[in-house]
Amino acid sequence: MVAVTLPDGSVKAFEGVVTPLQVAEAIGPGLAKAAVAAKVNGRLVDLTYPITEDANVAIVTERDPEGLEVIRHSTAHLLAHAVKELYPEAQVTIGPVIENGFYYDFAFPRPFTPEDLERIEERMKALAAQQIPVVREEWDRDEAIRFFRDQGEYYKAEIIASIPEGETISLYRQGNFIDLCRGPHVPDTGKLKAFKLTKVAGAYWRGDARNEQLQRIYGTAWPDKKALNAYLKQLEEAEKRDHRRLGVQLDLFHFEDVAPGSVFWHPKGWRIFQKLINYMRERQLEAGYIEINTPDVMDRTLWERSGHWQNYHDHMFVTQTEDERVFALKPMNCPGACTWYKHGLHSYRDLPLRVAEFGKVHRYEPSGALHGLLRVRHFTQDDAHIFCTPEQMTAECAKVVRLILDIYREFGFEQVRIKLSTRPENRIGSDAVWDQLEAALADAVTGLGLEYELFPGEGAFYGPKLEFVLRDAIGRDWQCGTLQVDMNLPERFDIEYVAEDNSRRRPVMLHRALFGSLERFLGILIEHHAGALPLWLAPVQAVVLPISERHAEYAVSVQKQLRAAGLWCETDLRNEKITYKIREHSLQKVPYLLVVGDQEAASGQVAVRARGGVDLGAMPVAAFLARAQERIASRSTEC
RNA sequence: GCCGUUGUAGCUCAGCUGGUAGAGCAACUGAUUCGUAAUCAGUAGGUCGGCGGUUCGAGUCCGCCCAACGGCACCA
Repeated sequence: MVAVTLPDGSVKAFEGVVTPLQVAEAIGPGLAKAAVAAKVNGRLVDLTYPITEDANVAIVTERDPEGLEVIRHSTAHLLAHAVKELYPEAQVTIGPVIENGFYYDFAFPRPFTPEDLERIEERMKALAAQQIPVVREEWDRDEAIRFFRDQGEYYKAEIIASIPEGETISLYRQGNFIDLCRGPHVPDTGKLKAFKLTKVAGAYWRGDARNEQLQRIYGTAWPDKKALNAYLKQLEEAEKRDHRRLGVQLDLFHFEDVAPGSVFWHPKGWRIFQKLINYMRERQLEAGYIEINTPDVMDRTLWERSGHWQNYHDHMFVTQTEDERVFALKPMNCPGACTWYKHGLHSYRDLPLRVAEFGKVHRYEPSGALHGLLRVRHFTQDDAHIFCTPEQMTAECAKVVRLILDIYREFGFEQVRIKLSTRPENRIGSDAVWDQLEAALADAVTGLGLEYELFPGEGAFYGPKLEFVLRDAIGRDWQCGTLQVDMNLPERFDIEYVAEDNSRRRPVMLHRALFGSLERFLGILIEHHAGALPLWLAPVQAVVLPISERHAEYAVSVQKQLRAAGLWCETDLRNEKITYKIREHSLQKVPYLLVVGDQEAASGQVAVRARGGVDLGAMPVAAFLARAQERIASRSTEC
């Protein structure tokens, strides 16, 4: 007798050994059909897992998040199965589940083409239709290694060899395909009903660029066709808000072959850019910062002193002048800030010294890394360096974190991932100091009731860091803000302050950026709002549209009034129908369209059409202005 | 940097197996003077990403380079 306790607390008794599938069947045929795996005493197992004694059992269906993972994992196996049938010389490696799908890496003498992908997908569908049972087998470790070696599957053999002694080696067999896997898997391939291969890419074996490159095939998988289509639709929608596409459509910026990774800002894009700077400048002044500006091009000796010449040379733009001096374009602002600090004498009374700089930095990023505004070679940081005493550090960190999150909130980013990167293997400074610095950063986050993700060993050699991560339209994460503690530069530049007892002491130096890169932040903003920026950020806030030529004069007078009041307003005096103008400026996502005809001209009014086709009716110019100004002042997202 | 894909007019794209480039939108000109998402007609516009090669002949085939796109690696 085996007593099975179900999630609702009810107990079912079975004669002898029972499987989760039998349990599901005992509950109902619908559940048995939807089942893909099960949880026995909290452990995820196959539906064929033998339950030999009393246990808590939960059936996992395709609707459960864990069930979906099983489906995706099994689909990865199906992919490998199809590839091995079509291209027996391909070697299998690994095939994990990722967000929205899976991938599988193969060693194959040539790259897979898009045509190969179609063939593979067809074969996968055929294999799924055959409803091939997926069976778990437990193997002896050495036997498994020998088995895969004999099959010419050297990568697989290597993976098994790296599994610690004593762990069970489980293989899954479906038809003539057999693969190492922890499982669990769906009971048969017929459960895999909605999948699509999406892309091929090169990927390095074990993620190391020094290793050989494998062929990675990506796919997505869902419980049913409907969910798959919904996902594909969502991808399409995300593409529409891609900032690179909107940047061109809204005439904000563009790129040129002559300057890969560097932005040509158009007037409208540049206005937004300036608004961001103005905003940040205001917030920083409020928060007790001062602002400096240091040179873009500085002598090699400075970079040798900072260590960049030795450690960052590959990423630096270097230039030589007629007099044979070697200069470098700054990749970071900190050496400039240190040089500024060192220029005068600083008292402990002056600390903390919060020194901001909107620094343009140049970094020679690898060509394959470039990505619109989100990864460029030439960008502007809202950088600042805080020089303080060790005692002040914790409080300063907390202030920075609070400021960052407050500002993100004001831009509509409520959910921000925070990463804490701690001491790497190669580092300077004692463990005691690292303890203190890491604690200061961690406390700054937890003190605000927030959580962080820990990335052990990912910190810089000179200190730990916090990173603030926002997500783009198609789910890619981008680091924006950062807060780093630096034990290196104060030393290298030998900077100091005069303490109370007249001794010279070394200040702590914090690096921080809130937007991070203005280019990147603006790119994310564009995607976040799908190009329809809130009124206060919109590069064109209103356009006056005269119905016909005889209203042009009045339209211009309205524009002048609004401009004088600080609103960026334009007129469209072209000889076009009003519907045409409305369409065009709607597509440009202008917050307010002000239609003026005989009635408005006669009464000193404007007929206001707010973004999204909302008709606010006719109102006096002053009333419209008051409305707009109120929304600008409150940084409202509504028009 | 590595793997793959792509590169034709300002934009979006067509151009079969090699025979000397085409559409829509935009622009310009003219007509229309219009009340909330595209008025009509006409005109002009391209060294087909760059360089080299094969060929009687290359947008089309081959090689190298550049850039973009999707990944990987990178992002002290």
